[in-house]
Amino acid sequence: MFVSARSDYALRAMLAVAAAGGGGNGDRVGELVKAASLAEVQDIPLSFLQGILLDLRRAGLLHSHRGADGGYALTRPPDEITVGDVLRAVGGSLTTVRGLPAERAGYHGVAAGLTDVWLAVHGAIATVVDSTTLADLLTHAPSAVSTDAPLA
Amino acid sequence: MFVSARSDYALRAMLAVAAAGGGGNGDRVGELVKAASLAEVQDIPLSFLQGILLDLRRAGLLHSHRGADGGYALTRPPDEITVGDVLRAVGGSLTTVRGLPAERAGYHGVAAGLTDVWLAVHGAIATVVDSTTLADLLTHAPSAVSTDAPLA
DNA sequence: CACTCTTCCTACCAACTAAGTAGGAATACT
DNA sequence: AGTATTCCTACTTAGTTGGTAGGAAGAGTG
Repeated sequence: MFVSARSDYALRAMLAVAAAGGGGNGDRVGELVKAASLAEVQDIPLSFLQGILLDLRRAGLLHSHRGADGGYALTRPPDEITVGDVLRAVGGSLTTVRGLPAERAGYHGVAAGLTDVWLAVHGAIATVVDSTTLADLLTHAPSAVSTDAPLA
Repeated sequence: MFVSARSDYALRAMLAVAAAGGGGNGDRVGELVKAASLAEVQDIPLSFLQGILLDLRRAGLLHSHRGADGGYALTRPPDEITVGDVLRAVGGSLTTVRGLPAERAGYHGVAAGLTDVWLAVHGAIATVVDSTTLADLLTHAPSAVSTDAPLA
């Protein structure tokens, strides 16, 4: 899996919003957090971060408010936002083969079986990222999934 | 997971070698297969493929022979070569975060928990690709792993 | 209204990587 | 000697990533 700086920053920003703003508990949005403060606390270039926050807002994960006392807040409580939600908001599909979604890689001949491998990988990734919420990460107990599989 | 054209071509080439050459059964290498024939049967640009075959040889997955009647053969039987072996031979680490291996992404503050997520994802990917061999793919029975997980 | 603050949005730049090409040197067989 | 094939390096081209700049639009305050 290739995690781009953009995806990484997006997750860190979302976590920082959740932590600083208290999160949107119930149907209220939490405290508004400014982009500048997110950039500082997580060491992300401000102008780059602004573009990322825009993506997150357009994906419906963040609520924003302009002007003095403006800022960002979560649209849902942290335990209803998964890592997968954030990744897909900024990065598109989780799995790509030669730039295309896994399911239409278009193999022929002896390579036909590869499609199933990519789908299995995709499923494995999705299981992890879709079962981990921002709340899980904030409470430092993200290990609902095992981490003791063989490494490369 | 991002599967580059290079990784994809490498897998298809290995499968074609295994299928055409019969594979290195026991300690013998199989029939030698020419790069040009691999390029044709799997529709891969020849000169690009040559660089990939070189990587595979240097990784110890292929045996090569020059001159007339030269070509490539597997160094091990197809059921002892996994998809993960091939991917790592041409693509380096399976999981990277901002260009670095997952285990040293270097988070601080509220983002600390992310490392565990990446390690879990890495483990999940590794489980799939390391348990699928070339032989599995050739017999069209690669489904030792489930493919019914949610998609993106 | 004037002013300030902050998000919003577009365009742009530099560096890197991926994908593919070209051409020749080394090696092996006939 | 000649031919076929791998081997290896350098190059080109195009796209992406990471990051910057500069303002326009909105929201509050005196």
